[in-house]
Amino acid sequence: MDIAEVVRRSGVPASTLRYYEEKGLVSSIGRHGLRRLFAASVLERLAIISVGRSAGLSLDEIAQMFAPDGKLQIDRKMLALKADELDATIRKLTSMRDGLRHAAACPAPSHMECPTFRRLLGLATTEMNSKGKREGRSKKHRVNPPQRTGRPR
Amino acid sequence: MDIAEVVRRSGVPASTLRYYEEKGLVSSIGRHGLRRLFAASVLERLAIISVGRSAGLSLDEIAQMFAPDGKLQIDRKMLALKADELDATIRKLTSMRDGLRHAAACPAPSHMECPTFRRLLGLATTEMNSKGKREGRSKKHRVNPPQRTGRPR
DNA sequence: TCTTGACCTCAAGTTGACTTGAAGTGGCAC
DNA sequence: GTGCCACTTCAAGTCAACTTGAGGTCAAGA
Repeated sequence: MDIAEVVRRSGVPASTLRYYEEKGLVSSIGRHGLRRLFAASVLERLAIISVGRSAGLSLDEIAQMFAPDGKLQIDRKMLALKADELDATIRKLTSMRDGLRHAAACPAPSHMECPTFRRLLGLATTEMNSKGKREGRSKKHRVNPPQRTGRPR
Repeated sequence: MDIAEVVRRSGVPASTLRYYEEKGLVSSIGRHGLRRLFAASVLERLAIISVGRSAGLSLDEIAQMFAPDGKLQIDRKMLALKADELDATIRKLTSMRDGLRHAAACPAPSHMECPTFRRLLGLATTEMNSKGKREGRSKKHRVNPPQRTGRPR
């Protein structure tokens, strides 16, 4: 497959494929002139990368899941750990969602007068303090990641 | 309160406070010499900012929640919308977590032979394709945000 | 043979939310 | 009065994961 076909079948942009190759996340099996040739298995690899990213792994972490021989070599402990992390995130987001939902429906004239909203603030403050003291920054979800990038025209 | 006290009581670093002031998210009520003086209400403000960040709002979005007079002016529709977004994220993370959890416990010798794991990959691929086609990049959670920053020593 | 245009490389740009360092100011304890 | 040190400003750095543009190569169709 040439790069255009991989793009077509995976939805991953060519620039990203080249970037992933440079990072060692995928590899081409040869060239046709200058042009990269990819094995069909690259699609599976891209799927794994996509899952990993969704689960919150960095590209470097994902790279570690591939044994030097190219085979998948995922530590089951690591998976369980990641699942636990996701669980914590889910719990947090859930209480956040419930708080927002309530605040949206709350009849209090101003949000500051709504006890549920104030409780939300309390939560944030608590977290702020326990976090700030000695643990340093903890892993956190980020919603709204940076969007379009690139050099200006 | 001087900046050190705000830091102590909120856990937010001084550099962040100055940055927030520059962005118009908080304001000092005056100076004592060069030094900023903050009203106690800045703590509440910081709590709101923290909640907003946790819910996935950008600093710019948070800034819009404050009316020009400094009062909180949150659109209830916006809150509901954000809650819905969180909901979608939660659903996705949940299926991700379940998949990881299964893969971690799965007795198949290699993950590629585990049907649940393969189903996970299928999900990712599907999403990849539907996303790539015409919608462009969609808002996505990001786990593992960039960590420590700053100029090197 | 010529043209086209898909592909290539490489350096540099982008995003958001901060942090860092250097260099300067000035309040206050002594 | 003087020294310390917390505070200030400002420009520039950091992070990850890409994207972009310029400038070049070359396979294949006309």
